Amino acid sequence: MAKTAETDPRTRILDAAEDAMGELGFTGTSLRHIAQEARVNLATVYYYFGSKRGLMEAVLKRRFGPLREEHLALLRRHEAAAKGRPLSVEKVLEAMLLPPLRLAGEGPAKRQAVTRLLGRIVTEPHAATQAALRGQRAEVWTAFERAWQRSLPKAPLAELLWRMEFVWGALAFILCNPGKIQLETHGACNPENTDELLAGMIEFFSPGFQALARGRR
Amino acid sequence: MAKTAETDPRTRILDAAEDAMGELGFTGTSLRHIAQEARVNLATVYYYFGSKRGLMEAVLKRRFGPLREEHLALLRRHEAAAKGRPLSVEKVLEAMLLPPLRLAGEGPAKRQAVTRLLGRIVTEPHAATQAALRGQRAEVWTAFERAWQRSLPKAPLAELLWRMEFVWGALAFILCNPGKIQLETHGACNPENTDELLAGMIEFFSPGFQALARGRR
DNA sequence: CCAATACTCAAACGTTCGTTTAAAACGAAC
DNA sequence: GTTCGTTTTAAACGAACGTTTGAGTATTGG
Repeated sequence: MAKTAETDPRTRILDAAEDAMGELGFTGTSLRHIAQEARVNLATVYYYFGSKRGLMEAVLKRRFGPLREEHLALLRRHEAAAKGRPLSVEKVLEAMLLPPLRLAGEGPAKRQAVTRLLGRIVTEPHAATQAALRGQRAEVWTAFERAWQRSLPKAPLAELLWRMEFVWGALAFILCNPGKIQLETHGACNPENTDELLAGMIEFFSPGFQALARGRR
Repeated sequence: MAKTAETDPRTRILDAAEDAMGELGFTGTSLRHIAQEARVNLATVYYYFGSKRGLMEAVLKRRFGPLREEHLALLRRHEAAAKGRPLSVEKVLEAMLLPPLRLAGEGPAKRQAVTRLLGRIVTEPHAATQAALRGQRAEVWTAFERAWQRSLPKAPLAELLWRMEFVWGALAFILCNPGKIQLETHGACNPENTDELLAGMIEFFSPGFQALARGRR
């Protein structure tokens, strides 16, 4: 921990909130804990963010805004490079997985907190968190839905959507508990190695999507 | 809701706790809410379970005990049927996925609560929940680790473990937010249809594992 | 220099939390 | 019918929660 004291209070609060909410979830995190971690008076949190929910939304906005941009940009870039031809399964997968995986924040120390928060958010029980997230995710979701349909035009839609959910789920799980995975695999798997993880996921999921290329059912 | 008033208080508390914790997570659920839902005095919860943590452990034990048995039994059954030959990828996948998917509880009304809890638990931030679960999961995990190694002896271990995590992750995600998935896919995907979901998952993940059969790297 | 604005602070508000207590109600046994 | 262990109850405990307040201290613009 021990953040550098140089950043402004607002950013310190966001950092601390991101950190705590990634570790303890939304309901499990208290504003007092955040304030203390950010070396800020409790009322300061309210001065800048109005309420706990306001803080949470600001935390989400700060991370998921750029993430959404990256998602859409990467997809566009791949589609531009394909010059009208449908994207390969691997490219669509990469566009889905790379931005979250390398959402490393401003430095290596921040990485864990950010990715953990990202994974946590997707499985957060708290209704307000879910609602705050749905809007952000909807646009990216439909973009990828279209990309998959163009890439595998003969695949049944429901089958495609299911597999998208599976990929999101696996990703969220990995991001959610990097420590647990390392522990569970006796250190054989290291979620910090982004490149290898991305390659491994693409390699694993590609065949499952390829099987839909010729159209089933 | 409106549980039948006939069951004993202990069971009513467990049911209510399972329900609430599946919906709101561990920290998000209060004992008062559970007590009210179970039509029981607050102190009764303490009489039977000692503490909130004790209640949570009882909830986990009641569901994950039988689940572990089913996991191991199904694996044994498949291995017995294989008569010494290595299991097919599909069989191992089925042994992993079927028990959680059909953990439907005692009736269709209970199903959602149970599966939701199951998915929630895996991604629960709360440290105590994680700790209480680790013991339960460890035995099943190593059993499947061995099964996969026998099924794909030439596969690199790390690669195998990664893909196990991916499958668990996808499963947990599906179980965690059935409602969200149905909403997100405009109703095209229905997590309640266990058989179809199981078949779809096996079909999707099998090729990814098969690719490891000849050994990579 | 002063007024106005931006920010910080300690203290408190009311609520809800997990937990405990001690007495009442109950059921079976003698 | 009284005794004794089991179960249920209402009431309260202190602590922590999200939130508000009002006075304080910087900082800025005219």
